[in-house]
Amino acid sequence: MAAPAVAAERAAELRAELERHNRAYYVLDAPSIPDAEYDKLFRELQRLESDYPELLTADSPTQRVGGAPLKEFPPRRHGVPMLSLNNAFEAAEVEAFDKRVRDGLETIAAIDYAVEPKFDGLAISLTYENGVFTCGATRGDGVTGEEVTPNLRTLRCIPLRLQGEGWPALIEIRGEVLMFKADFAELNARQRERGDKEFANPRNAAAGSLRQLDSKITASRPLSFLAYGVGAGGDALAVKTHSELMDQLAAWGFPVAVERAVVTGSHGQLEFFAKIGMLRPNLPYDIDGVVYKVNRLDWQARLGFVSRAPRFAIAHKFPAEEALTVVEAIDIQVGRTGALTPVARLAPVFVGGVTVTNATLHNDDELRRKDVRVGDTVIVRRAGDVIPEVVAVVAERRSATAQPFVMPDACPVCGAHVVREPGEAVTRCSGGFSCRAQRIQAILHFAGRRMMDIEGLGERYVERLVEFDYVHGVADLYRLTLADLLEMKLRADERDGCVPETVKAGQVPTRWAENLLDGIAASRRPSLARLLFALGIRHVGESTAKTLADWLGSIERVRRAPASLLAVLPDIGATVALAIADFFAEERNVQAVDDLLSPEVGVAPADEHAPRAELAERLGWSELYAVLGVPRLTPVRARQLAAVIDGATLAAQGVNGAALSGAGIPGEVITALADWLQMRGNRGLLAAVATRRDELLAALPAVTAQDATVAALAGKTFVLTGTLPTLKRDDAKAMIEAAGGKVAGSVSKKTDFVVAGEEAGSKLEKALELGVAVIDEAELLKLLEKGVQ
DNA sequence: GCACCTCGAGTTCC
DNA sequence: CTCGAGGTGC
Repeated sequence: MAAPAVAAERAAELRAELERHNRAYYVLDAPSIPDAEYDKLFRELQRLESDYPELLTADSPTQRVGGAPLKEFPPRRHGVPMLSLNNAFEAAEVEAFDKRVRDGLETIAAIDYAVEPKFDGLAISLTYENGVFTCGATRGDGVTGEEVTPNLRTLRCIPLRLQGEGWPALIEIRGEVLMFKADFAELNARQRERGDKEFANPRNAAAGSLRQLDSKITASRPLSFLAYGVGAGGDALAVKTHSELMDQLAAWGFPVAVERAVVTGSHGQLEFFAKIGMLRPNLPYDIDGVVYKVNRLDWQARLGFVSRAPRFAIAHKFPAEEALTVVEAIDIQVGRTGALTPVARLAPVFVGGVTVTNATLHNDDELRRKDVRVGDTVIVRRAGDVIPEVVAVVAERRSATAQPFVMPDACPVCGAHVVREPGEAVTRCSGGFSCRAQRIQAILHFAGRRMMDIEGLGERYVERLVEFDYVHGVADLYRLTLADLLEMKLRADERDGCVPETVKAGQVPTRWAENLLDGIAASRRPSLARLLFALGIRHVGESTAKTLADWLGSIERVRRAPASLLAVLPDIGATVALAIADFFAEERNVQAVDDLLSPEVGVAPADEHAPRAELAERLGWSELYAVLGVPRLTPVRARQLAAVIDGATLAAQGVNGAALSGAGIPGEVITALADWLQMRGNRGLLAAVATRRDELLAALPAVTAQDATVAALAGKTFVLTGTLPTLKRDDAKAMIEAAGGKVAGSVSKKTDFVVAGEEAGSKLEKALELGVAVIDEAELLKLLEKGVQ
């Protein structure tokens, strides 16, 4: 049944009124009607929307209660990256900032700055399309965040529809989600009553509440939002200064900091800093400093950015809170690479919002520089407000008997001797794979989220699996059975002397073990890049693994590639190349990888395909152009290009537009090629490939037996006839053969394809007669790339 | 050869 | 987050 017009009208009215009261309550902090009255209107709207579902809109206040739980947060790429700010801690640094700004603007006049407190919360971006809130995301790494729209919808102080007018079709509002101190105290009291875990500080509470997959939970948490800027769509606004922009945001219905102001020069900045410092204990929310931004937006644009931070803004941070505590012990941790890291075990101390019990001392040099000894009283702070750091030792409190700490000369776990390479800061255990700690860490790395992503395989289980010898290498994970896991648990419980209630009662819980086995089984098909990263090759992290996967395409090629080949790939130099080649030269590693890939264990990359390497292996310049990944440079165009110019010349002389267009290469390809050469590193890459092409092609391993069976044209017979538009006959023959196909001289019923060009003669007739498929050059190239379906 | 940037590795707490 | 090391451009 369609909604009557009166219902639609009433719903719109209710939405507007409820949002108005919301705004009065949450943004202006001045309730406009009694709660009971609000509830009545709210329920009326809910009823209307459930009677006539078509009346339900995304911006309806009823949507603030949360919806169905999500499985995960989808990633969201920010239109304009969310940058971080540079930090200043001292007045001198603030003065230096002001000077840099004036130098940059070539003026000696005092600069006006928009200033405001720096909220201690989570940076968020809110997208409004035609004034309606459509998408909200966390900052993430600044480029890509997580979409948490349903959660943000539940925040009453985030307008679901912009008030007033003047907004562009698309605008992205930026600000901070945080929890007021009073709300935090109340929430914790509630958590305590219910026996739930309390949060350490408002920031953690806000982060934990926002990152709930179930938005109903977020809806029950007292989160607030404060806007401080705009992202995409900002340049469409009429405002000329940051302070005007903030006024505009307030007019649209966003809460903004009431403490914001405009000050002049570094003197004004420091005055504001001092004032906010005094107010800090009485502010309703936590702040960790103040932010100064050049007020004029055109000047902001002129100053621009240095790598990841704007040149027109800076965060002036309050000094990190410090506390005194006692070093109870200094332990040595052994990492995945065998690195020995001294860690100070501290008497628990509350600092910067959390209780700190450990602090890394990094390495031998650092330890000696600070001369931390067991029993010392030390000053601890949270560096960058996250990682605890021992700042200094309180010398006068040191006992006369305290001994300097010395790095052990044997690994505390396996007893192997330790080495410190000259010029390196870290001390390493030489035990390698025979060191239990390194094995445990290697397996933990393997199972990690960005590697094989084995759900449920945490530190506890890995430690036990290795300790009780159920798992020696990573491949053993895939051989575990339910019985193994239950037996292991039993042995672990016995050793720890704790027998769970359920076991005493005669039951054996198996759910966890089943889940773990599921998690392990589900990890058998990683992407090649993840698998390479998971292997834990030195110097091969996420990004290098991706480079290897992109360029070499199969694990076979990676493990057989000589260092000289690897070193030509982008961002891989001699050190990294050697580390990779060395890894695969080690018998133990080769066996471990073979084991992992064996049919019995069944791990295999899901995406082994090597468009670049396969082409490069069998072909010359034209494909090298194509494999380099220049936009718009299709294989056909690349072949045309190769006929005119080789890579060495291109790298040395750049793009000669006139010559190329004379050779029939389209303008868009020339532009794309020129752009590509302009980009960081591309010219160097081309030059490197150019000078060493023959060496590289010779070094690339031949197509393996396995590859041959999956080759694009395996077992197919081709006959060539006529003149092809861009390929020479011999080239085409070589390409087909390299892809596993055969080229015959005459057409028969065994022929699979006839490739016909200009002036094709009797062979074409014969093909038509026998009903053999006839294709042209373009279709052949497609087959070469995609294979015969 | 130096300056700059990116990536890898280690670490903490919730 | 921070440090150090490796890679690359100038």
